[in-house]
Amino acid sequence: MTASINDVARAAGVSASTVSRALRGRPGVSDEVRSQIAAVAAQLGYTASRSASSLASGRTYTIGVLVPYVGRWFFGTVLDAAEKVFSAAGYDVLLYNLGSAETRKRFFTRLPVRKRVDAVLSLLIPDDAESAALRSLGVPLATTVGGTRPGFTVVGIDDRAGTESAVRHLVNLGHRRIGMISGASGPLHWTTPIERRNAYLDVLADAGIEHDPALEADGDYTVEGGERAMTELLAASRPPTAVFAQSDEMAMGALRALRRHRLKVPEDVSVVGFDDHELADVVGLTTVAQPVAEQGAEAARLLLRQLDDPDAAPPAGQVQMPIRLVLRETTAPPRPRGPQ
Amino acid sequence: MTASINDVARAAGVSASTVSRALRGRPGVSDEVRSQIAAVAAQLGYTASRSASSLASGRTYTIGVLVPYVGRWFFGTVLDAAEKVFSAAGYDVLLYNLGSAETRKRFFTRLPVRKRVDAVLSLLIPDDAESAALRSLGVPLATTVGGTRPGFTVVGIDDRAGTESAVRHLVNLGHRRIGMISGASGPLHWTTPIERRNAYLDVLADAGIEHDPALEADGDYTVEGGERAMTELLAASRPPTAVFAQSDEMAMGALRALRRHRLKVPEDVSVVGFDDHELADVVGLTTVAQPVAEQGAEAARLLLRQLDDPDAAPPAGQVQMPIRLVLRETTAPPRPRGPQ
DNA sequence: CTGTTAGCGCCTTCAT
DNA sequence: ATGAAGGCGCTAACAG
Repeated sequence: MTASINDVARAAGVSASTVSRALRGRPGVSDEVRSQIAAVAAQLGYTASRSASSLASGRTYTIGVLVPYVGRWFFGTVLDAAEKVFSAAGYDVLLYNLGSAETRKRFFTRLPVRKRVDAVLSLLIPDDAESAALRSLGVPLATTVGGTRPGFTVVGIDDRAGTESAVRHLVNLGHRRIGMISGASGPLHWTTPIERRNAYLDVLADAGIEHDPALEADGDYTVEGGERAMTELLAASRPPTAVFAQSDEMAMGALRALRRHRLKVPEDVSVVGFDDHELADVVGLTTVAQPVAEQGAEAARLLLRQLDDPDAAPPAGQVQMPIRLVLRETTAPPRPRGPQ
Repeated sequence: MTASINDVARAAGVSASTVSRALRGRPGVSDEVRSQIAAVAAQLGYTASRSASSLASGRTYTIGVLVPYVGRWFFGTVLDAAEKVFSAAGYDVLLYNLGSAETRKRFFTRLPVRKRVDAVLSLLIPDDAESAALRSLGVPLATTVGGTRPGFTVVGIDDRAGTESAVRHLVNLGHRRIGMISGASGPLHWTTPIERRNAYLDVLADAGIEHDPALEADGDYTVEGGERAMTELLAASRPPTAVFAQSDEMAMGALRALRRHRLKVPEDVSVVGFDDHELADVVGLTTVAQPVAEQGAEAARLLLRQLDDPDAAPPAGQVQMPIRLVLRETTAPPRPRGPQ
């Protein structure tokens, strides 16, 4: 079997407490003894059992991360960045993939992270009951999605401003029939689609453009959904000359639909996305860039800070990250139209 | 504080042992008492402490998953699928993002998973010393990348066959100057690029095409690398009329480079990728499809099987998953050439 | 600076 | 079918 703390203590001729103190860099051990213990431990290949030390100390040195879809670029990127920050600080990451309603429900009723994590980073937006469940864990909480909520440190972007810059860009190019592909079919507590929609409506109103409900379609935040949504929009009696997609993945789906319909981008239809997906540049997509990895890293850092100093108040409101419109090749003025 | 097993025992008027047995579905508890205990536990919001039960039983119900880059589509997708299988079986996933040499080294020297996991799924290829370190954990091991290695259950694809189908496709279209973008710059124990290269060379030889070293470039498995590599190939005295990229991400980089050089795909240059990335279809990329999520799920299942029945021998050799060439729009016969 | 004494919360014999 | 005792490996007071 693997060596225990007592094996090390015996081999080093000291007590287990001293080994514990020495190995964790706590004061109260002479340098000589400390280095001696370190040598013995290394030689025996000793690593403290996390279970045992968690049980005794109450600290787990692990962070629970809740994700809706690990395979999706946005979440994978946030997770990647957050994990790096956590592991650099000596914390392990327990991953929970809660994409399906069933998995999600089981997670929140059984709450397997109870007594298992020192903090939770949620990349999904908990509803009120779920938030309460998380708060009942009594550990620091953070999220990189959705709006402010009690008990959570939230890192995010200004969805309104991002959307406005995208839609304004289309308006400025001269478009009047501007469609939107949203991702509204998810759970209601997911406010991002709503904020983006409101911003879209506001810009249209501002520009004196009447809103046409036939120019909105749901793309479910997936490539396939985006393709379906674009196909729907094209079937309208007066199809849009430009489309704002609430995510790059949906925008790419839209591009595919347009190509299948033999429509040219941007000559026939302009497309703007949201996120600046790693492949947006490959397809030349104009989009609203947000610092995805940075949001994960920042949320992780804020959580660690609260762990280091439990008295420090978590940042109030939302920590806002910068966004910017990246102009590429999928947007242009509308085709000149005949007399109307 | 949260309820402990003794709180439940007291509230139910039984002993802690009985609560333990009842909640874990072990025999020796009358149905009546069992359901009574379940009710009390639910009412108290009791969940057993994982640390305590691991310590007492030696089982952790946790799987360690090692990943080089969570944000990369391939790994994110494998991880996503594996996590679903594990969590459905009641296991938690501890994620280790070992992209940098430094992180990786620290992981294998400190081995933080020791005494913390019941099994390990590695999505990176451990070298001999690293494999030995993992074996020393004394738990089942599996991987979805690289070749067969002692002590590991390996799920993968036939890289040779996949590459052959891609390169043969180009040969059959009439191409003679076929370039390759590889991902060879990684660590040496990463055999995939080598296998694919050998298969590429074999197909050329078979077709009586002389190999031109100027037609090979390293794309580092990234979009940017693929773009650089393609740019390099185009600078050759006699550039290729077709290119096989060892991954879709590099192929997409190549497409971007070609677009920047105002070359038409497939008219001027044909491109084939490898993976069938979720966005390959969006850009119309011809590619070798492999069941990525399925590989993660299958590896997870095989691990669980070994956990259920420790006596069962792990599958010998490699569990091979099917591949197939997906024809899309980036490949065509070469332009007819003048007399030569 | 170092050792001793108690648990942390649960599971596992062994009794009954 | 149930309860009592012991211990998993470590950390946290408390003594010296």
